[in-house]
Amino acid sequence: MKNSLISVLKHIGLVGGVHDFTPISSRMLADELGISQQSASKKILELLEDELITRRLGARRQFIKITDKGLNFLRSEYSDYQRLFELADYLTIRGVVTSGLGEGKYYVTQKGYMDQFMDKLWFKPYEGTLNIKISGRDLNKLSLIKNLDGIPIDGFEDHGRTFGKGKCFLCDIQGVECAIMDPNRTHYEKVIEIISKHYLRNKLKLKDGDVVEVRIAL
Amino acid sequence: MKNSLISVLKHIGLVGGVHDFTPISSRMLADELGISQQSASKKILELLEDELITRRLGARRQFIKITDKGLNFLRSEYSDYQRLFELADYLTIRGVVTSGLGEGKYYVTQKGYMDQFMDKLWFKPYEGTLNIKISGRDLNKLSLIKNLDGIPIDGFEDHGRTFGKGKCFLCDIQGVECAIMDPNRTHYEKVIEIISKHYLRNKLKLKDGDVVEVRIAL
DNA sequence: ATTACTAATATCCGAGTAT
DNA sequence: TATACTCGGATATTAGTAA
Repeated sequence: MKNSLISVLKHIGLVGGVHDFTPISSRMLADELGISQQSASKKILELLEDELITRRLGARRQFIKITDKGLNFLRSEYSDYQRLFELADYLTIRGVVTSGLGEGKYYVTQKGYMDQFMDKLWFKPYEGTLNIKISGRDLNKLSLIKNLDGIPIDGFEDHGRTFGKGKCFLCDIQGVECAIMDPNRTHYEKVIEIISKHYLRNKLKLKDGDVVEVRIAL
Repeated sequence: MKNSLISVLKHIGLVGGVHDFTPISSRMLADELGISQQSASKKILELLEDELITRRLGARRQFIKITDKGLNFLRSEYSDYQRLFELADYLTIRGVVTSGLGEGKYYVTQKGYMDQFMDKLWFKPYEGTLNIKISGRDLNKLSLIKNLDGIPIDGFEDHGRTFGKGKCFLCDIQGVECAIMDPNRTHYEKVIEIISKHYLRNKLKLKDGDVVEVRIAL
């Protein structure tokens, strides 16, 4: 299907051709698209040829209607854009649920962090983290996260022990609100740690090896 | 903006260019779009020229990212499709509020009709109709309505007077539920009569001459 | 491997015009 | 008025290469 025909078909749809035979003269179409009457006429013939529109040709004017084939074509274009903006507005990382070493739990439960979570994320995390191991293509998205700003979590000292700074991203797993806690320590980590006010393994019935999608709002 | 560039830009978005610099070679792009490597290279240069993408050119490969301008462009395309499918799934008729002759009120308040409205539309109409005059391109949509089935309203007799059958369409005006009452009498009428449980002129602060959109679910 | 130039070719567009 | 044909100039695409 020729590229220039897509926009003509879209235009016909926008002026009413999705429903019913709509009066569309080649002159009108030409003016609206900024092309010549001759070219508009040609485009209409091409669309007819491809069976993307049908037409009732009267003495004075023609009536055009988009066919099911044409509408399907437009729907597939539409779904491309839906996918694209799902990509643009959210970042979805797929990974596998794994068991950590309890390290996450140790950090998350530190008062110095906990207070910041409540303050900045507006929820009190369950005292543990869900570890998700990322692999393959999604590793690129992980490195993308490393470069995004997110919600900064400050480092602090407690009883002479130093706790490093990090950052968080609000996200959801299967619609359940949560956040990625990304410590600044390493850039080569292939595991992300999720905190949530829920115990996610119970709430979402997750066990090691399950594949989950983490969707981050940008 | 050239037509063929739109689909190239969309494609770049779909393979990751919405977020970040993504490796896209002219060869890869060419194969995916079914054009020659040379043309793909040219398209990339044109997109750069129009500032719809930016690029980091490495020794072995280039990384491409869609600019804000490019993203805005794609968003406007997206909104065209949203409008189009809003049109496909709903029928929106625009018209001007006018004063009737009180005829609508006379009919609507007949018990023979009133009972059917409550039974079939699930609301008890306010005792009057809102008249909306249709003109221009929207007249075609009106004739479309004449051909749709809708919710049938039976005719009846009362005190020797005959009341004709008609049909209704559930719709909304600015989100307020209402229905179009279409009497079967004439096909050349340019006014539609709206019934609603509310007195719409008050509820929506309408006066004669105001333009309103009536949205019918198909 | 890349990207992208030049030159040849294919396609598109619109003025003039027929119907 | 319409739609739509022909045909020459404009534009787009690609093959052959260079860098």
